[in-house]
Amino acid sequence: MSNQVRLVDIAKLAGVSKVTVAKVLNPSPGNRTNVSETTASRINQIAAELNYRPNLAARQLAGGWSKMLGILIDAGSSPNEFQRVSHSVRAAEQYGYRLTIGECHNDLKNIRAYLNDFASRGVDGVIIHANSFPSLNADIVKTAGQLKQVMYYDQPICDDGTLDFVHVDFGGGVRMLVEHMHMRGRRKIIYFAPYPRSPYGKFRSQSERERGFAEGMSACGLKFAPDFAGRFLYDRMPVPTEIIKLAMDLIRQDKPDAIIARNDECAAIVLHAINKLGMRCPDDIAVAGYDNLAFSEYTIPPLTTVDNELAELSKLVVDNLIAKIEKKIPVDQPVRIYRTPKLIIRETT
Amino acid sequence: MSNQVRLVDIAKLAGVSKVTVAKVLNPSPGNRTNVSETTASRINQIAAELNYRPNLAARQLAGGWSKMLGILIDAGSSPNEFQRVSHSVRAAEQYGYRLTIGECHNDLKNIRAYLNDFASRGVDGVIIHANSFPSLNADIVKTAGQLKQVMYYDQPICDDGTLDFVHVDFGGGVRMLVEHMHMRGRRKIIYFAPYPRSPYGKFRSQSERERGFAEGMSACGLKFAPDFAGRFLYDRMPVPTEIIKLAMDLIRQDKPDAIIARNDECAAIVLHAINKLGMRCPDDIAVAGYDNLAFSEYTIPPLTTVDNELAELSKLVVDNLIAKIEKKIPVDQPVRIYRTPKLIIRETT
DNA sequence: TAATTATAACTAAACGGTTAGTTAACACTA
DNA sequence: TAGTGTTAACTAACCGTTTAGTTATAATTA
Repeated sequence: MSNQVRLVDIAKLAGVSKVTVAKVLNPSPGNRTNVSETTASRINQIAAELNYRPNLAARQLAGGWSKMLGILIDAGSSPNEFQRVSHSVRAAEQYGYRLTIGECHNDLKNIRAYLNDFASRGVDGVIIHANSFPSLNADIVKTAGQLKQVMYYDQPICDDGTLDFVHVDFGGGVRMLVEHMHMRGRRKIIYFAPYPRSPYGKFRSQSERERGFAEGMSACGLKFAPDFAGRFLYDRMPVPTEIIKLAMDLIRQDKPDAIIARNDECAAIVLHAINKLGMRCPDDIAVAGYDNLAFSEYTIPPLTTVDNELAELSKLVVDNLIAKIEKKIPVDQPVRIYRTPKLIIRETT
Repeated sequence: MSNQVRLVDIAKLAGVSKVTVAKVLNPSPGNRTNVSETTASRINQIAAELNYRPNLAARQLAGGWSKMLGILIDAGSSPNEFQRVSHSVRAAEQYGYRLTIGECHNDLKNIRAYLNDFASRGVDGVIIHANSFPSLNADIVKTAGQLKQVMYYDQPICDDGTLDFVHVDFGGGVRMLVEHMHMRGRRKIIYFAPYPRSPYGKFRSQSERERGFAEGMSACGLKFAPDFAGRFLYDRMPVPTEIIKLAMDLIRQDKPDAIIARNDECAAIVLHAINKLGMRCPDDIAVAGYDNLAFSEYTIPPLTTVDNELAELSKLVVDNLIAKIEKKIPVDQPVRIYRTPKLIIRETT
């Protein structure tokens, strides 16, 4: 409602000045000093009776903090982008912070617009899903730098050593899959990743996964097609029917005994292709995905995959961001966290 | 940064008062009157040079509006809860509004806390995912009513005719599935919905789907087990392995030629069960889901389902909410929109 | 030419908090 | 008893906008 209860209203009823009321009702630490117990409880009671709600705009204007974080994402970049948001919301909630979403379709103009909006709104900090933006360049990072505090969710490609981030080791995840396949006796392992070619270059997670595959293969003493990295690059995101065909061709030509797909969706399509060719998984070909999406448990057969453990990851992001905002950790010292994902073994391998 | 450019800074450089600057830079309609073209362009130029960003907290405090919407959800209630959020964010963006998320795990205390927080933050309006909250009662709705403008995403159970909502016809969706099965020659159709029993009663979508099934069956002149509605109620959300077993038992006992599952996840599990029993879909049993989740295209075989068309639905929600906020439609006249979902026919039927 | 209207600016007062600096009363110490 | 410290309050100024009301000048009308 418009006729809100204000500090002065309570002050009048309690017979004190509004500053005294503010001291009691303001949660900021160490501010409750110098108010007598009796006055404080009287004020608290009146505030509860009137259902007082602080006007956060006023508080922000005077105090300079908003208890609000901005989060910059690209929903189209990954099916679990919102998992990250959801977990971040919950983590922030613990500290009394809220999140506002910027959804920017990987468009530079939108990214800038949202960063400006975040600044206008006076958010205390910003989370940027770095991996969603191959277009993220030094220029954007500088714009972002004008904000009070920025935390990158995954290490940005243009990191110069000064940025704060929490990164999940995509490469290590794929490497674990390769080693797992090797232990299961597979030798002709193929990495299947029909990516769109971005005008801005590869996604970081993309090149890291390829590197992880290469490392895993050579660690196991296996060979891999040297051109695998550029093999399936498309000018746009290929549609499922195209991917099915691609997968079928691949299986017929290369006759692999194991396929590691770029992600679970892709793996589901590979399962499809195997099925269509009258072959069986894992008997003829083992398959693995990446991401541990909700449906991966229900594929036929249930999919072996890698879980980034987004709940824990998001919590690290938010915890560290808020710690910096509230100066509980040194502000000038960059946060650089690498985290290992988890292998989920099911029935496709 | 803390040393922001302010209206007065621009005013000083332009040699005018800050009010004149505000008139030029404030986007509110009809406010640009009475400023000469030359002055306006000079101000605009200076503002651009200094990279002026309005302080929205100050604007909100003085102006009474925030260009911010709150959205109250329960991420656990549905795998596509965040689809709704994502589409709402995009729709709101068109009008220059932002969203802040309240994720409240269907807990009354959290719901109240978030509604209070929204009020404190002075959001211009609130979207409540009514279907996520079977616990949504008149009391909560009243609390919500203290907010400026509230739009329910799906009709709340406790609607008394005065609430604003945009509702998708779940019942009609299931009915379409029944009729589709009937046209395909199926006669022993079963509705498979292992729901958790909520202490607050059924989800609205749940009872509506059951009603839709019943209507569809009788419209086709088919019989259905009269106890179907209460047949699979659990004390908690059953885990996938339990559902597989349940589905296998069901198929063995009732020998249906078609199963309509409560949603796509459930349908994927039914496909699993059919597979395990050595039967084939759709040859032996046709299967359908509901929701058209991303993976439903990749199940084996691809799943027939119903699509709520969340993009369009979300747009209706946001469009109408903002129209009310900006008084472009009568404020005292409730918005009550029902929308029909879309049948997606694939290869399981 | 005097009166009226329109234009383009201005000043002052909110909006609801926070922060810094001040004061009165009282208790303790030297 | 004068000086010092502590407690619990207060007053004044400020945060960056918006809104309402006012004024000086120029253009139009009678």
